[in-house]
Amino acid sequence: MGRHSCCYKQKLRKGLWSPEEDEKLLRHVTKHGHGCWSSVPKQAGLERCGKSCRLRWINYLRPDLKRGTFSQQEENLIIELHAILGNRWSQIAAQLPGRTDNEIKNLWNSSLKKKLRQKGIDLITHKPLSEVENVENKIRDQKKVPKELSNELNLMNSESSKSDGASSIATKGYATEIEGSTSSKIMMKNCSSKDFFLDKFMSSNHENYTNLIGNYPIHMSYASSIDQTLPTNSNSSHWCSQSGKSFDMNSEFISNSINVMSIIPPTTTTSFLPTSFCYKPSLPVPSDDISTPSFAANGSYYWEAATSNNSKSSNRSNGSKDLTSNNNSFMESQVEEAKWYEYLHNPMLMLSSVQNQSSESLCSEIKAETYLVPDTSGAVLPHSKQQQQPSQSTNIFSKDMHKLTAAFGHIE
DNA sequence: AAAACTGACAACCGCAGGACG
DNA sequence: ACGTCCTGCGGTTGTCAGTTT
Repeated sequence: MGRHSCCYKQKLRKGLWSPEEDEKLLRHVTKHGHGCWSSVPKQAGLERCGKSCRLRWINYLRPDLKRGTFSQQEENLIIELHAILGNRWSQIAAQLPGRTDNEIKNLWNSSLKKKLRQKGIDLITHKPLSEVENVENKIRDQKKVPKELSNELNLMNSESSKSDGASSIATKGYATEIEGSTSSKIMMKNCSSKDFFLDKFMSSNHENYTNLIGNYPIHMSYASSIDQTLPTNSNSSHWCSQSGKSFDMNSEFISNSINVMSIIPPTTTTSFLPTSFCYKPSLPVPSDDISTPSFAANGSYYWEAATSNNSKSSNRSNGSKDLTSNNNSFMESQVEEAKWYEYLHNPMLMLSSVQNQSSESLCSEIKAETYLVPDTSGAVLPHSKQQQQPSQSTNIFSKDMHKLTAAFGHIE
């Protein structure tokens, strides 16, 4: 591994962290907070660069981290989230309290990818590979698509075939230039359908979204047990079935005091142009859309907002507000929703909009961010590699605490 | 027993974007 | 508008322990 330029200049240490370094960093951050990371190493007496310290803290020393292997529920959730969010590891991690983006990324790359491949699931669309091919063929056959766009699609497809995983989805449409007839160039930033949808969803419904996540049950219908239920050559009806198992809310998630997160319904995971979704109050949207590929499931989805008044959720986002306390916001979001429904279900409209540059503002709307207030369990983690078994997180925490206490003594 | 392989994890790199002067 | 600093993110690679040959 190379060395940070800053590390090189200052001949700073790199590589694995020693327990002593961990102790220094832990003590410093616990006592003073990190403030400006670049100043942390000096203040903490470490020969590391601030970036390295930050990473170590975030990925290992942070007290709210949950250690141990991922439960089946967590894995399934990651798969579902990945289908929606792609390689947006930080956003996925935000839905899994106590897990870091690095952890999740590693899990995906080392384990989940293989599982999906073995099941014949496309890593980009999370649909059976056979269907992906069909859809791509359909897209190619779209004679109505303008020549310029057609070229772009071809380009995208070739790009897609090169890369592995959903990152290619995220890449599709990014910074794609369309040469208009007027020679003006329109930057389609973040305008792949998927990102288009995501950005819209995350931003226009941000307030509601942040309230929903973590507290409200959701109809999770697919891949609730991907290992057990999915045949290798599962067809679309199986994969996208609405009648799938519901998420087990009495799972280890709950017992571990983790906010079970809800997320976009499964059809959104299976289509570039997601079908409708709603949040409470229910906003059913017609499902007989004309553009959604045949594998898209019928029916609408409803975000069932619980009445739970969880302070964590209200703290999750700076701007989060109670669902019932902002009728204007809600009405606006409904209008927006209808508007987006049109967009999302009519690619040509979307294209037209892009060409009119009217969607540029939409595309460039705020990037989705969700904030999770860590579960302040107070657990702190030891340096040694973990060798924990599943469903032992409680023990893990107490063991870690013991180890830490033994290693570092009392931490203020 | 030792080399080769594998999986999981940790850490680094480079880039993007925001804040600030 | 520009440059600098800082932070965050995703991709990539190094390390290590366990397993297989």
